[in-house]
Amino acid sequence: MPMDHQPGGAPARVKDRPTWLISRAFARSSGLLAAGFEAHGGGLRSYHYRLLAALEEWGPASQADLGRATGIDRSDVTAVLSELESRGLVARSADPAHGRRNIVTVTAAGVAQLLELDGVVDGVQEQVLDPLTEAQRRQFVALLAKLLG
Amino acid sequence: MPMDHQPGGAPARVKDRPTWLISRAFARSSGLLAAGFEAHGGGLRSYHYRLLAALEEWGPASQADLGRATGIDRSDVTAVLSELESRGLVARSADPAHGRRNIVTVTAAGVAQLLELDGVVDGVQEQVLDPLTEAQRRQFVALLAKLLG
DNA sequence: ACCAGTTGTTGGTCGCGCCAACATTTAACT
DNA sequence: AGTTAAATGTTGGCGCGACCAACAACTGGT
Repeated sequence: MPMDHQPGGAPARVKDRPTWLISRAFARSSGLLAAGFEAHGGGLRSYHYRLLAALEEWGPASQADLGRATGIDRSDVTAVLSELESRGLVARSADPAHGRRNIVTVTAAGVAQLLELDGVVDGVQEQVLDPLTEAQRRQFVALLAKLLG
Repeated sequence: MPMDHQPGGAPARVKDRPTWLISRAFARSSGLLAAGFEAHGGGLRSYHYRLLAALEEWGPASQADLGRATGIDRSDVTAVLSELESRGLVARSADPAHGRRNIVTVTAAGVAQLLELDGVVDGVQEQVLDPLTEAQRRQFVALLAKLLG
Protein backbone atom coordinates (compact mmCIF):
# COMPACT_ATOMS: atom_id res chain seq x y z
CA MET A 1 0.00 0.00 0.00
CA PRO A 2 2.10 2.90 -1.30
CA MET A 3 0.29 5.90 0.08
CA ASP A 4 -1.98 6.51 3.02
CA HIS A 5 -5.62 6.22 2.04
CA GLN A 6 -7.23 7.70 5.07
CA PRO A 7 -8.66 4.80 7.06
CA GLY A 8 -12.32 4.17 6.59
CA GLY A 9 -12.23 5.35 3.01
CA ALA A 10 -13.12 3.33 -0.04
CA PRO A 11 -11.83 2.60 -3.53
CA ALA A 12 -12.56 5.23 -6.19
CA ARG A 13 -15.06 3.07 -8.06
CA VAL A 14 -16.98 2.74 -4.82
CA LYS A 15 -16.77 5.99 -2.92
CA ASP A 16 -18.89 8.19 -5.18
CA ARG A 17 -21.59 5.74 -6.10
CA PRO A 18 -25.10 6.56 -4.83
CA THR A 19 -25.51 3.09 -3.33
CA TRP A 20 -22.33 3.64 -1.35
CA LEU A 21 -23.35 7.08 -0.16
CA ILE A 22 -26.72 5.71 0.88
CA SER A 23 -25.09 2.92 2.81
CA ARG A 24 -22.78 5.40 4.56
CA ALA A 25 -25.70 7.65 5.39
CA PHE A 26 -27.48 4.66 6.84
CA ALA A 27 -24.44 3.67 8.85
CA ARG A 28 -24.25 7.16 10.29
CA SER A 29 -27.96 7.36 10.94
CA SER A 30 -28.33 3.96 12.53
CA GLY A 31 -25.16 4.44 14.54
CA LEU A 32 -26.46 7.66 16.05
CA LEU A 33 -29.81 6.03 16.66
CA ALA A 34 -28.23 3.09 18.43
CA ALA A 35 -26.11 5.42 20.55
CA GLY A 36 -29.19 7.44 21.49
CA PHE A 37 -31.19 4.37 22.39
CA GLU A 38 -28.36 2.96 24.42
CA ALA A 39 -27.78 6.20 26.31
CA HIS A 40 -31.38 7.26 26.97
CA GLY A 41 -33.57 4.50 25.63
CA GLY A 42 -33.46 1.98 28.42
CA GLY A 43 -31.70 -0.53 26.21
CA LEU A 44 -34.55 -0.77 23.76
CA ARG A 45 -33.98 -0.89 20.04
CA SER A 46 -35.77 0.27 16.93
CA TYR A 47 -38.14 -2.72 16.82
CA HIS A 48 -39.39 -1.85 20.29
CA TYR A 49 -39.96 1.73 19.28
CA ARG A 50 -41.84 0.75 16.14
CA LEU A 51 -44.13 -1.60 18.01
CA LEU A 52 -44.85 0.82 20.83
CA ALA A 53 -45.59 3.51 18.27
CA ALA A 54 -47.96 1.25 16.36
CA LEU A 55 -49.84 0.33 19.52
CA GLU A 56 -50.14 3.89 20.69
CA GLU A 57 -51.30 5.06 17.28
CA TRP A 58 -53.72 2.33 16.32
CA GLY A 59 -54.72 0.96 19.69
CA PRO A 60 -54.75 -2.64 20.86
CA ALA A 61 -54.02 -5.15 18.15
CA SER A 62 -53.16 -8.76 17.55
CA GLN A 63 -49.56 -9.70 17.00
CA ALA A 64 -50.22 -10.62 13.39
CA ASP A 65 -51.79 -7.24 12.74
CA LEU A 66 -48.89 -5.52 14.44
CA GLY A 67 -46.54 -7.37 12.16
CA ARG A 68 -48.45 -6.35 9.08
CA ALA A 69 -48.79 -2.74 10.18
CA THR A 70 -45.11 -2.31 10.94
CA GLY A 71 -43.51 -4.61 8.40
CA ILE A 72 -41.91 -6.63 11.17
CA ASP A 73 -41.94 -10.40 10.82
CA ARG A 74 -44.37 -12.33 13.04
CA SER A 75 -41.57 -14.19 14.74
CA ASP A 76 -39.70 -11.00 15.56
CA VAL A 77 -42.91 -9.43 16.84
CA THR A 78 -43.26 -12.33 19.25
CA ALA A 79 -39.75 -11.94 20.60
CA VAL A 80 -39.78 -8.16 20.92
CA LEU A 81 -43.23 -8.17 22.49
CA SER A 82 -41.98 -10.60 25.13
CA GLU A 83 -39.22 -8.17 26.02
CA LEU A 84 -41.66 -5.28 26.18
CA GLU A 85 -44.03 -7.36 28.28
CA SER A 86 -41.35 -8.33 30.77
CA ARG A 87 -40.60 -4.63 31.18
CA GLY A 88 -44.27 -3.92 31.80
CA LEU A 89 -44.55 -1.67 28.76
CA VAL A 90 -47.10 -3.83 27.05
CA ALA A 91 -49.73 -6.39 28.07
CA ARG A 92 -50.86 -9.52 26.26
CA SER A 93 -54.39 -10.77 26.86
CA ALA A 94 -56.34 -13.56 25.23
CA ASP A 95 -58.88 -12.54 22.63
CA PRO A 96 -62.26 -13.78 23.94
CA ALA A 97 -63.56 -14.21 20.40
CA HIS A 98 -60.58 -16.10 19.04
CA GLY A 99 -58.82 -18.81 20.92
CA ARG A 100 -55.36 -18.36 19.58
CA ARG A 101 -55.22 -14.64 19.05
CA ASN A 102 -53.67 -12.25 21.57
CA ILE A 103 -54.73 -8.71 22.13
CA VAL A 104 -51.73 -6.53 22.81
CA THR A 105 -52.09 -3.26 24.70
CA VAL A 106 -49.66 -0.50 25.65
CA THR A 107 -49.50 0.16 29.35
CA ALA A 108 -49.20 3.62 30.88
CA ALA A 109 -45.54 2.90 31.47
CA GLY A 110 -45.27 1.91 27.82
CA VAL A 111 -46.71 5.21 26.68
CA ALA A 112 -44.35 7.06 28.99
CA GLN A 113 -41.41 5.12 27.58
CA LEU A 114 -42.59 5.85 24.07
CA LEU A 115 -42.70 9.56 24.76
CA GLU A 116 -39.20 9.41 26.11
CA LEU A 117 -38.04 7.54 23.03
CA ASP A 118 -39.71 10.19 20.90
CA GLY A 119 -37.39 12.72 22.45
CA VAL A 120 -34.37 10.57 21.77
CA VAL A 121 -35.40 10.01 18.17
CA ASP A 122 -36.04 13.72 17.66
CA GLY A 123 -32.59 14.51 18.95
CA VAL A 124 -31.04 12.03 16.56
CA GLN A 125 -32.79 13.65 13.58
CA GLU A 126 -31.05 16.86 14.59
CA GLN A 127 -27.68 15.15 14.76
CA VAL A 128 -28.11 13.36 11.46
CA LEU A 129 -29.17 16.45 9.54
CA ASP A 130 -26.75 18.75 11.31
CA PRO A 131 -24.47 19.27 8.30
CA LEU A 132 -27.39 20.56 6.20
CA THR A 133 -29.13 23.93 6.20
CA GLU A 134 -32.88 24.09 6.74
CA ALA A 135 -33.56 24.36 3.02
CA GLN A 136 -31.24 21.49 2.26
CA ARG A 137 -32.94 19.34 4.86
CA ARG A 138 -36.29 19.89 3.21
CA GLN A 139 -34.79 19.12 -0.20
CA PHE A 140 -33.11 16.03 1.10
CA VAL A 141 -36.25 14.65 2.68
CA ALA A 142 -38.27 15.43 -0.43
CA LEU A 143 -35.77 13.63 -2.64
CA LEU A 144 -35.75 10.63 -0.34
CA ALA A 145 -39.53 10.53 -0.43
CA LYS A 146 -39.54 10.62 -4.20
CA LEU A 147 -36.84 7.98 -4.37
CA LEU A 148 -39.04 5.69 -2.32
CA GLY A 149 -42.06 6.27 -4.49
CA MET B 1 -56.60 -3.11 14.28
CA PRO B 2 -59.65 -1.23 13.06
CA MET B 3 -58.61 -0.18 9.59
CA ASP B 4 -56.17 -1.47 7.05
CA HIS B 5 -52.81 0.22 7.29
CA GLN B 6 -51.23 -0.91 4.09
CA PRO B 7 -48.79 -3.67 4.96
CA GLY B 8 -45.18 -2.66 5.10
CA GLY B 9 -46.04 0.80 6.30
CA ALA B 10 -45.00 2.40 9.54
CA PRO B 11 -46.52 4.42 12.39
CA ALA B 12 -46.94 8.13 11.75
CA ARG B 13 -44.23 9.16 14.22
CA VAL B 14 -41.85 6.97 12.26
CA LYS B 15 -42.71 7.16 8.61
CA ASP B 16 -41.62 10.74 7.88
CA ARG B 17 -38.49 10.89 9.97
CA PRO B 18 -35.24 11.32 8.06
CA THR B 19 -33.65 8.36 9.86
CA TRP B 20 -36.54 6.18 8.70
CA LEU B 21 -36.37 7.41 5.12
CA ILE B 22 -32.64 6.80 5.10
CA SER B 23 -33.15 3.29 6.39
CA ARG B 24 -35.78 2.62 3.72
CA ALA B 25 -33.51 4.01 1.03
CA PHE B 26 -30.77 1.73 2.27
CA ALA B 27 -33.10 -1.26 2.30
CA ARG B 28 -34.05 -0.56 -1.28
CA SER B 29 -30.49 0.09 -2.36
CA SER B 30 -28.94 -2.91 -0.67
CA GLY B 31 -31.79 -5.13 -1.79
CA LEU B 32 -31.25 -4.23 -5.41
CA LEU B 33 -27.52 -4.64 -4.96
CA ALA B 34 -27.96 -8.07 -3.44
CA ALA B 35 -30.30 -9.09 -6.24
CA GLY B 36 -27.81 -7.89 -8.84
CA PHE B 37 -24.91 -9.69 -7.22
CA GLU B 38 -26.90 -12.86 -6.89
CA ALA B 39 -28.07 -12.78 -10.50
CA HIS B 40 -24.87 -11.68 -12.23
CA GLY B 41 -22.21 -11.50 -9.58
CA GLY B 42 -21.21 -15.11 -9.18
CA GLY B 43 -22.55 -15.20 -5.64
CA LEU B 44 -20.11 -12.59 -4.41
CA ARG B 45 -21.18 -9.85 -2.02
CA SER B 46 -20.22 -6.25 -1.42
CA TYR B 47 -17.17 -7.12 0.71
CA HIS B 48 -15.72 -9.06 -2.22
CA TYR B 49 -16.30 -6.15 -4.53
CA ARG B 50 -14.71 -3.65 -2.18
CA LEU B 51 -11.61 -5.76 -1.74
CA LEU B 52 -11.18 -6.52 -5.43
CA ALA B 53 -11.60 -2.82 -6.17
CA ALA B 54 -9.02 -1.84 -3.57
CA LEU B 55 -6.50 -4.32 -4.96
CA GLU B 56 -7.05 -3.24 -8.53
CA GLU B 57 -6.77 0.43 -7.63
CA TRP B 58 -3.84 0.40 -5.22
CA GLY B 59 -2.02 -2.73 -6.26
CA PRO B 60 -0.82 -5.59 -4.07
CA ALA B 61 -1.21 -5.00 -0.37
CA SER B 62 -1.12 -6.68 2.98
CA GLN B 63 -4.37 -7.78 4.56
CA ALA B 64 -4.04 -5.21 7.32
CA ASP B 65 -3.58 -2.44 4.78
CA LEU B 66 -6.56 -3.70 2.81
CA GLY B 67 -8.60 -3.55 5.95
CA ARG B 68 -7.54 0.00 6.67
CA ALA B 69 -8.07 1.16 3.11
CA THR B 70 -11.56 -0.27 2.84
CA GLY B 71 -12.80 0.06 6.39
CA ILE B 72 -13.36 -3.68 6.61
CA ASP B 73 -12.33 -5.41 9.82
CA ARG B 74 -9.16 -7.53 9.74
CA SER B 75 -11.07 -10.66 10.60
CA ASP B 76 -13.58 -10.13 7.82
CA VAL B 77 -10.79 -9.40 5.37
CA THR B 78 -9.28 -12.77 6.22
CA ALA B 79 -12.53 -14.64 5.59
CA VAL B 80 -13.50 -12.85 2.39
CA LEU B 81 -9.99 -13.13 1.00
CA SER B 82 -10.10 -16.86 1.54
CA GLU B 83 -13.26 -17.06 -0.52
CA LEU B 84 -11.74 -14.94 -3.26
CA GLU B 85 -8.60 -17.07 -3.18
CA SER B 86 -10.52 -20.32 -3.48
CA ARG B 87 -12.19 -18.86 -6.57
CA GLY B 88 -8.81 -17.94 -8.03
CA LEU B 89 -9.62 -14.23 -8.05
CA VAL B 90 -6.85 -13.31 -5.67
CA ALA B 91 -3.49 -14.74 -4.61
CA ARG B 92 -1.81 -14.66 -1.22
CA SER B 93 1.98 -14.80 -1.05
CA ALA B 94 4.37 -14.47 1.86
CA ASP B 95 6.10 -11.11 2.20
CA PRO B 96 9.85 -11.83 1.94
CA ALA B 97 10.69 -8.89 4.19
CA HIS B 98 8.17 -9.66 6.91
CA GLY B 99 7.54 -13.10 8.23
CA ARG B 100 3.93 -12.76 9.17
CA ARG B 101 2.68 -10.42 6.50
CA ASN B 102 0.93 -11.60 3.33
CA ILE B 103 1.03 -9.85 0.01
CA VAL B 104 -2.32 -10.09 -1.70
CA THR B 105 -2.61 -9.73 -5.48
CA VAL B 106 -5.54 -9.69 -7.88
CA THR B 107 -5.33 -12.33 -10.57
CA ALA B 108 -6.36 -11.75 -14.18
CA ALA B 109 -9.56 -13.63 -13.43
CA GLY B 110 -10.05 -11.33 -10.46
CA VAL B 111 -9.78 -8.24 -12.63
CA ALA B 112 -12.21 -9.75 -15.11
CA GLN B 113 -14.65 -10.51 -12.33
CA LEU B 114 -14.24 -6.98 -11.00
CA LEU B 115 -15.09 -5.50 -14.38
CA GLU B 116 -18.18 -7.65 -14.55
CA LEU B 117 -19.19 -6.55 -11.08
CA ASP B 118 -18.65 -2.95 -12.18
CA GLY B 119 -21.35 -3.47 -14.77
CA VAL B 120 -23.71 -4.94 -12.22
CA VAL B 121 -23.09 -2.09 -9.81
CA ASP B 122 -23.60 0.50 -12.54
CA GLY B 123 -26.91 -1.07 -13.43
CA VAL B 124 -28.04 -0.95 -9.84
CA GLN B 125 -27.27 2.78 -9.61
CA GLU B 126 -29.66 3.24 -12.48
CA GLN B 127 -32.36 1.24 -10.77
CA VAL B 128 -31.92 3.00 -7.45
CA LEU B 129 -32.03 6.50 -8.91
CA ASP B 130 -34.72 5.67 -11.43
CA PRO B 131 -37.47 7.72 -9.73
CA LEU B 132 -35.34 10.89 -9.91
CA THR B 133 -34.61 13.20 -12.81
CA GLU B 134 -31.02 13.90 -13.79
CA ALA B 135 -30.98 17.19 -11.90
CA GLN B 136 -32.50 15.59 -8.85
CA ARG B 137 -29.93 12.83 -8.93
CA ARG B 138 -27.12 15.36 -8.85
CA GLN B 139 -28.82 17.23 -6.01
CA PHE B 140 -29.39 14.05 -4.10
CA VAL B 141 -25.79 12.91 -4.40
CA ALA B 142 -24.53 16.37 -3.45
CA LEU B 143 -26.72 16.44 -0.36
CA LEU B 144 -25.59 12.96 0.64
CA ALA B 145 -21.98 14.03 0.25
CA LYS B 146 -22.54 17.06 2.43
CA LEU B 147 -24.39 15.00 4.99
CA LEU B 148 -21.38 12.74 5.26
CA GLY B 149 -18.99 15.62 5.66
C1' DA C 1 -67.04 -32.94 8.19
C1' DC C 2 -63.45 -31.49 5.66
C1' DC C 3 -60.01 -28.33 3.94
C1' DA C 4 -57.83 -23.94 3.72
C1' DG C 5 -56.17 -20.24 6.07
C1' DT C 6 -54.70 -17.67 10.38
C1' DT C 7 -52.17 -17.17 14.69
C1' DG C 8 -48.39 -17.48 17.94
C1' DT C 9 -44.12 -19.67 18.66
C1' DT C 10 -39.62 -21.94 18.06
C1' DG C 11 -35.55 -22.16 15.85
C1' DG C 12 -32.76 -21.31 12.23
C1' DT C 13 -30.03 -18.40 8.25
C1' DC C 14 -27.74 -14.36 6.18
C1' DG C 15 -25.07 -9.88 5.65
C1' DC C 16 -22.62 -6.32 7.67
C1' DG C 17 -20.21 -4.52 11.31
C1' DC C 18 -17.52 -5.04 15.35
C1' DC C 19 -14.62 -6.95 19.31
C1' DA C 20 -11.53 -10.16 22.09
C1' DA C 21 -7.97 -13.22 22.23
C1' DC C 22 -4.01 -15.61 20.58
C1' DA C 23 0.59 -16.95 18.47
C1' DT C 24 3.89 -15.02 15.65
C1' DT C 25 6.88 -11.60 14.20
C1' DT C 26 8.82 -6.90 13.84
C1' DA C 27 10.05 -2.36 15.70
C1' DA C 28 11.16 0.78 19.46
C1' DC C 29 13.32 2.04 23.59
C1' DT C 30 16.37 1.86 27.21
C1' DA D 1 21.46 -6.69 23.93
C1' DG D 2 17.31 -7.28 26.24
C1' DT D 3 12.89 -6.08 27.27
C1' DT D 4 8.61 -4.07 25.77
C1' DA D 5 5.46 -2.45 22.65
C1' DA D 6 3.14 -2.80 18.40
C1' DA D 7 1.67 -5.08 14.22
C1' DT D 8 -0.18 -9.20 11.61
C1' DG D 9 -3.21 -13.04 10.41
C1' DT D 10 -6.53 -16.05 12.30
C1' DT D 11 -10.28 -18.01 15.05
C1' DG D 12 -14.42 -17.49 17.24
C1' DG D 13 -17.87 -14.84 18.98
C1' DC D 14 -21.75 -11.05 19.40
C1' DG D 15 -25.58 -7.75 17.91
C1' DC D 16 -28.98 -5.95 14.90
C1' DG D 17 -32.21 -6.06 11.23
C1' DA D 18 -34.43 -8.89 8.12
C1' DC D 19 -36.01 -13.21 6.52
C1' DC D 20 -37.90 -18.28 6.22
C1' DA D 21 -39.70 -22.96 7.49
C1' DA D 22 -42.23 -25.66 10.34
C1' DC D 23 -45.54 -26.64 13.78
C1' DA D 24 -49.72 -27.00 16.97
C1' DA D 25 -53.90 -24.68 17.94
C1' DC D 26 -57.65 -22.62 16.25
C1' DT D 27 -61.23 -20.43 12.66
C1' DG D 28 -63.89 -19.97 8.70
C1' DG D 29 -65.82 -21.47 4.31
C1' DT D 30 -67.84 -24.98 1.59
